[in-house]
Amino acid sequence: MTTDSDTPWLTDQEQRAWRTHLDVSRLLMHQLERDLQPFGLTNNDYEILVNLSEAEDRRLRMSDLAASTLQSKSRLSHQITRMENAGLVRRESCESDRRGLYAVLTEEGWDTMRRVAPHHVASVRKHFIDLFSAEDLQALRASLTPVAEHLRTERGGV
Amino acid sequence: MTTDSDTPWLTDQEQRAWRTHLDVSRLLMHQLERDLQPFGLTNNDYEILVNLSEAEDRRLRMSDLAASTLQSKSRLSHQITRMENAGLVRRESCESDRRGLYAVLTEEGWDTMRRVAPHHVASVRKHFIDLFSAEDLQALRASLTPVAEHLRTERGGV
DNA sequence: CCCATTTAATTCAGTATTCAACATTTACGG
DNA sequence: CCGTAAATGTTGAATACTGAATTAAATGGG
Repeated sequence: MTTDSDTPWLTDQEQRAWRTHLDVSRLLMHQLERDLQPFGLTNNDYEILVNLSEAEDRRLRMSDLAASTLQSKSRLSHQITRMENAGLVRRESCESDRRGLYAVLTEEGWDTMRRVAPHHVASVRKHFIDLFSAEDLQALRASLTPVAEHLRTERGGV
Repeated sequence: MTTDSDTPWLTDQEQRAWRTHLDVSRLLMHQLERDLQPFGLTNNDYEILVNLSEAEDRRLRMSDLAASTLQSKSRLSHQITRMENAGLVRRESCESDRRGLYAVLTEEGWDTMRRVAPHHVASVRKHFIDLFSAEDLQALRASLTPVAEHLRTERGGV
């Protein structure tokens, strides 16, 4: 891991930044979850719907879907099973690689997506986006991007 | 909820900022969790330890602990039960209000905290804090603070 | 004082997540 | 080619989370 002995403790500024980030993450997820509840969807459901509806033919390989939603394969498998039971997606086998499966958006899944998306966007605006100035949002993205990159390499590479 | 019909979709900039924030949140939590694993702690465990060790007499009422860690009472109750079994905390009844309970840090909990904290701080630095310039970190905190406040009122008030 | 409310915390049942074990198919080195 | 290794997904058991119902104690208006 890291050499601990000479790692300086967080300053007051750093402490505050860190805790604020933590709080925002958690509160935000909770709020979005609450706003999706009336539509019978969870954040996870919604994210799957987004990814599939943006994909070629509204379908993705399980692995790719797991990667792009940052979940384990196991978790995704359970998740897709639930959504399959709910009629939002279905599994389809893959010609070129007989180990593989596609998760495919059903008509119902697509309709659900189109119906819910505007509300979700409104929710994201209300609780996040619209609370920043354009400049702040730009700055936020700029400073967060290297962090995301760092974490992605940390994750795969090592 | 919100009037949906006239909510503009997210622009490209907004979209990117939003997704980057999401990715950072998730990847970061995963990474911190991984870094805590060798010590047999989860993020949730660690957060409880932090809160208790900073508190008067290293103890907090269940309600207060739930509030400051932003969890439901139910979840906290389970969490404390687990940590009690692990010997990190214990429950103590409250004199002034016989409905109430304190969660109290044990010696072992305190020792664990002192042992693990440096590593955790190193982890937070490595994967978050040290990836920003001082100015960016300050800007981050400044722009995130109103969001946290908004979400907190949204949560309790309504 | 008494009863209806509110507050503190837990419990229970249903659901979701994790982690390891497994089956199957593909890739590749010799 | 063969056989071992790697990749794709699923499953099952253990663990954790959620939301509603429950117990118990405090509060407060009439």
